[in-house]
Amino acid sequence: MTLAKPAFPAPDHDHRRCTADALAHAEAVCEQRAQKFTPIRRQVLGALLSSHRPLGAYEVIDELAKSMARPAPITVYRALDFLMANGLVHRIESRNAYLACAAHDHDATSAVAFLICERCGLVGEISSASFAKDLNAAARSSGFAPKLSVVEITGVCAHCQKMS
Amino acid sequence: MTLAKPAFPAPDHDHRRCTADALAHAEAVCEQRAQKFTPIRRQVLGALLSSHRPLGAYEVIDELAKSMARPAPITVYRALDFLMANGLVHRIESRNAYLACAAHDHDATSAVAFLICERCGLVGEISSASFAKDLNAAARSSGFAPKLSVVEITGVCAHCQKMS
DNA sequence: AAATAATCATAAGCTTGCTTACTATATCTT
DNA sequence: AAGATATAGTAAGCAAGCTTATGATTATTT
Ligand SMILES: [Zn+2]
Ligand SMILES: [Zn+2]
Ligand SMILES: [Zn+2]
Ligand SMILES: [Zn+2]
Repeated sequence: MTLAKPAFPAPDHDHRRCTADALAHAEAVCEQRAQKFTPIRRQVLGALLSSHRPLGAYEVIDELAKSMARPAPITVYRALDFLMANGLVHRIESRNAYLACAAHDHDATSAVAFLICERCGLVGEISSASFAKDLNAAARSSGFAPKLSVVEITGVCAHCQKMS
Repeated sequence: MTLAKPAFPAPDHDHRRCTADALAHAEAVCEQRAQKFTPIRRQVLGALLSSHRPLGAYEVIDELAKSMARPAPITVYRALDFLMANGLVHRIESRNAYLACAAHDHDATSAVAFLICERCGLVGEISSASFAKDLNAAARSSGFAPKLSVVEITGVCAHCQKMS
């Protein structure tokens, strides 16, 4: 197993379906784990799913405010924490922002790398076991015991390259 | 070329020398590029060099305040920008913090990975061309043109492992 | 010497990210 | 029905990160 998915959101993909799938997946995960997929949690995930761009917490609040009473920061942070704990949302460290997981199948052994397009802002995920191994090997070669890896690659996506 | 340097700061290394070397290197780089290594810039770099821990901008200010009139944020940010632009300081994205570069020799083709010890807070750099290749290859396989890679690995350093 | 450019200081302020504390619901258990 | 647990709302606040604006120094160029 090297690459899992299309990796980068194509500009013309069926995003309705993409969103629906993600919500269905979230529901399934929560049910399986006997966790509650409450309205707020659903709405926060929904807000993140509205694009493949990472949103800051306050952007999430703004997004939600469009369709409900403006939620307080704490409300959103609680939902984000829940969603992250259940692997439904990733935090993009280099942006202090949050991204709905689009891969749905991170196995424990493979690290996730994010591809961040500096033109359009879209973010793709590549989940590769092979480079996770390399990365960990490199770390261990200096006696370091790696736990969590943050890999965020900025560049230009295929679509934006054509546009230039 | 696989690994360049000791990678992780040994607990008993000659840190005086370590600091002096870094300052000398900074001076050389600036001279070579016809850039001015002004007092503030030197002091900010000095503050970062006081440990192998990344410091937030306000921690830098606190550090400087010990030996001079407390600088304003803007002053420190300007210096940090300069130092980063010249490759003398790295930004640790997952911490919103800044780290004096300890490697002095990043060639353009190799990505830098940071090893962040969650016990002692020290940060090491490994600059490996081999995994940079892998990383870039993985990114390119989905049509993505990578530019800047952020690789930050949290874990436990060799020294802290012995301590447990 | 005058003009230009780079650097720095002063002052103020804004935004974001996140927390603490307390209360109110809802959900589940007994 | 009563109690325990999980979740969410309300209110307030704090700290960090970073910026804008403006004027003063200092260096470089002409
Ligand atoms: Zn989509
Ligand atoms: Zn793009
Ligand atoms: Zn040292
Ligand atoms: Zn350590």
